[in-house]
Amino acid sequence: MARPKSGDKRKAILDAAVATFAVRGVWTTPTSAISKAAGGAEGTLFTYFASKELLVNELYRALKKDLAETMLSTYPQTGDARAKVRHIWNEYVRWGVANPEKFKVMAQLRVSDQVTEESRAAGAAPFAELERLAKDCIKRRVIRNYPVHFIGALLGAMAETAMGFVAQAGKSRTDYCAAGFEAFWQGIAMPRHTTV
Amino acid sequence: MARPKSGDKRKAILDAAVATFAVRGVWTTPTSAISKAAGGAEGTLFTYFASKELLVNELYRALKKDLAETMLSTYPQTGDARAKVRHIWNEYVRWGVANPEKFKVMAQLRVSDQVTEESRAAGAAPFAELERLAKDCIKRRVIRNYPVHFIGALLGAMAETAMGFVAQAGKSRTDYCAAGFEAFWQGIAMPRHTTV
Amino acid sequence: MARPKSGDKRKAILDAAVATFAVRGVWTTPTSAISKAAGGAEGTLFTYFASKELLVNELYRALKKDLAETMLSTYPQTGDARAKVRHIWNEYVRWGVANPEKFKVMAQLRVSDQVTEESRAAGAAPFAELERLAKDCIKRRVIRNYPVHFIGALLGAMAETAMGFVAQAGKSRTDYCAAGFEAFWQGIAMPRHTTV
Amino acid sequence: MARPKSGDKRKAILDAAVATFAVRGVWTTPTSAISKAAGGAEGTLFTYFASKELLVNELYRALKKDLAETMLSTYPQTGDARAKVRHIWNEYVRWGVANPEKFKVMAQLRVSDQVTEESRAAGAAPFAELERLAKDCIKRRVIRNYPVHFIGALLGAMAETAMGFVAQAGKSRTDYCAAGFEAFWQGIAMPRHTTV
DNA sequence: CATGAATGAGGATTCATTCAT
DNA sequence: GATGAATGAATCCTCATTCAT
Repeated sequence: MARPKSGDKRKAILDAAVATFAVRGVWTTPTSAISKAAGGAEGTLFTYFASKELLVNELYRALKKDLAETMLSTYPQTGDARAKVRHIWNEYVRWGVANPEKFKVMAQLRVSDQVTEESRAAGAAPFAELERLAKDCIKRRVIRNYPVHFIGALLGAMAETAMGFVAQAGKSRTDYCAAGFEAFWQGIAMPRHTTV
Repeated sequence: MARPKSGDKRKAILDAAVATFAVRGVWTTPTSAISKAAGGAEGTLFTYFASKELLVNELYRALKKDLAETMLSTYPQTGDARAKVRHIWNEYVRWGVANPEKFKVMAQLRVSDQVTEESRAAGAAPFAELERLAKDCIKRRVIRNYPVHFIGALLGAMAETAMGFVAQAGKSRTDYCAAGFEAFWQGIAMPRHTTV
Repeated sequence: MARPKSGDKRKAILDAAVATFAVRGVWTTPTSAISKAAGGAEGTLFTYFASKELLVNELYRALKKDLAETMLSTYPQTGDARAKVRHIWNEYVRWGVANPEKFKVMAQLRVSDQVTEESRAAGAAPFAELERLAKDCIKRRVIRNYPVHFIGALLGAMAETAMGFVAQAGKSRTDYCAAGFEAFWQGIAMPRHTTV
Repeated sequence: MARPKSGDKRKAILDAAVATFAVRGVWTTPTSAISKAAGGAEGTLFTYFASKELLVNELYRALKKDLAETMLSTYPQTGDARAKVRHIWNEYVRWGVANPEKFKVMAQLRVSDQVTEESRAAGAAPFAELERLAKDCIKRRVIRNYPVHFIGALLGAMAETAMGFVAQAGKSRTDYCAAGFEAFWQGIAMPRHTTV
């Protein structure tokens, strides 16, 4: 097989897409800009992604996978629920702060009509572990009995809010990561009858 | 007269923009589609908005203003803090559920690079009242001492999450509006030493 | 109605298409070449013809109509059958010789897959008169009892052959137009029992 | 060896070209489609034909040669002129009906600007025998004194017309092959002073 | 020599914007 | 001011051809 389709090139295009999308916006950057950023010819992009729309969908899945791997690779199988959730939260925020371009692009893709339902489903799959965690917490009456998807959505929305503040705050007095988590946890935690 | 151009036509274009943007995406609908939806000619759009980018920015401000008016027109000047916040929250969620197209378009504009900082500032202005409310709550130690913008952002993010669930849930068992508010309020409320 | 869609411009594009197609071939000339030849902008072509394929089909019909009008506008309603057929033949050949570009383009369109059945039917319609003529000749036993479409096709094929020779022969000894007609007429005429 | 490249592969490409050209049109099928149909790689085509244009020209010659061989391989060296011409005619029509794809492609190549004069001359060469036949007929006053090329062109045009009707007619009442020949022969035959 | 990824000029078409009516 | 045809730069994508493997 002559010059096999290279995973590196594919990755280069995906990376270039993130970089250019972050700067110029997903739907306002031409594929030629991506190709150029990837250091390849314009046509090459289309040997890896049949269309821009497909590239966008693949990118969505890749970003979700990337995030999931970050969040779950160091996931503590033991420990109390709050610590586990805190770990998730921390990794999420850390990922967003460490990868502002990816985060920005994800934010655009989340509200885009060209990301298909299939892609969204595929992107959500790696997070199944979190669902199990939430269900367990509910069963053990650690957190309130809300639908797990709602809880997940709240976590996402709040963590992303925190991310934004962490990113732009620099060395601020406020630890937005911790503050955000506190708000999240207090928000969903089962109210205790007594508090120390 | 200061504005010889018909305000009706201007509004028609803005409305048409919301409707078409919601269906086809802000950056993937041509101005011609907006004009057609507005029942006018292609060129007319440009006598009201010098460019598509300007139209988008104006739309952003208009949507923000619309939301603010909804939220604040019935704002209770008296009553306890929690009730005031609850009112804000309710109106926010109600607006989003009642205006899914506007909500969808706002979501896309929020993450768009084409919306300028000026527009964002202008859009935020009508919500100053909320800032005062938050500051007051903090001073009176009703809620935690977080930066008011952070609190506002959390409220926005969580209310929008709730909106989405309310919209798609139909007559579900879960009252996402109430649940979301509970999570938000518990999340930011000052922890009491004793709870009933 | 501001600047109405001009029949002139449409015709200019069609004419330019004939001229450029004749030189560069129907499927190897870009639409930009047509636009340039028509003296308009590239985009303008598409306000008159939604796609190149449509343009090609419209051109096919236009050429057929043009030919039919030439052939039939001076059609003698009286006179004997042979004279009528001769008139048709002459006008056909004359048209081809006088419009070598149109003829060349027609030849390419005839064998093209992108000319639809609808277009072919529409193109054939103006020639109905000829069919009547053929049927009459057959009924009156002037020509052989062949299916009229077959006779028409033979006439077309032979006249086009004659055309080509007339065009390239210049002032040759042979009158290909007359010779071709003789061959055609002898070929389909009912054989007589006696000949002068 | 003079031709290290496999003759089989070359033929496979030529055959694939006929098949794909017939379906998609000569100028609208990409070389990649030919390669795929030939069961080879895209690049391989170019080791056998330096360019698409060359391939097309080679194909033209090959088709002409194929036709000539069919028509002449069983050519009767003895017998009367009419029988000889009839044989030619029959084989021509038979070839066209038996090879609709080749016929269709030939029809497109005949009117193509990309087929060079050299190719046309080369394609015509194998038909020299026919020219001799025609000259002989003329000398012996069997047929009219028309230029032999004109007679050949008429035969071609008429036989191809017949082909088309035979092909699409199926088991029709009319024997288009015979009828066409009759028209051709009557058309060029020297008129007799008396007819039986 | 076969393979098929890489290349990049070129092509059909779109679309924001202009301007004649 | 309204209209919609005209404009042409810009876009996505194709495809003949090259070349690394």
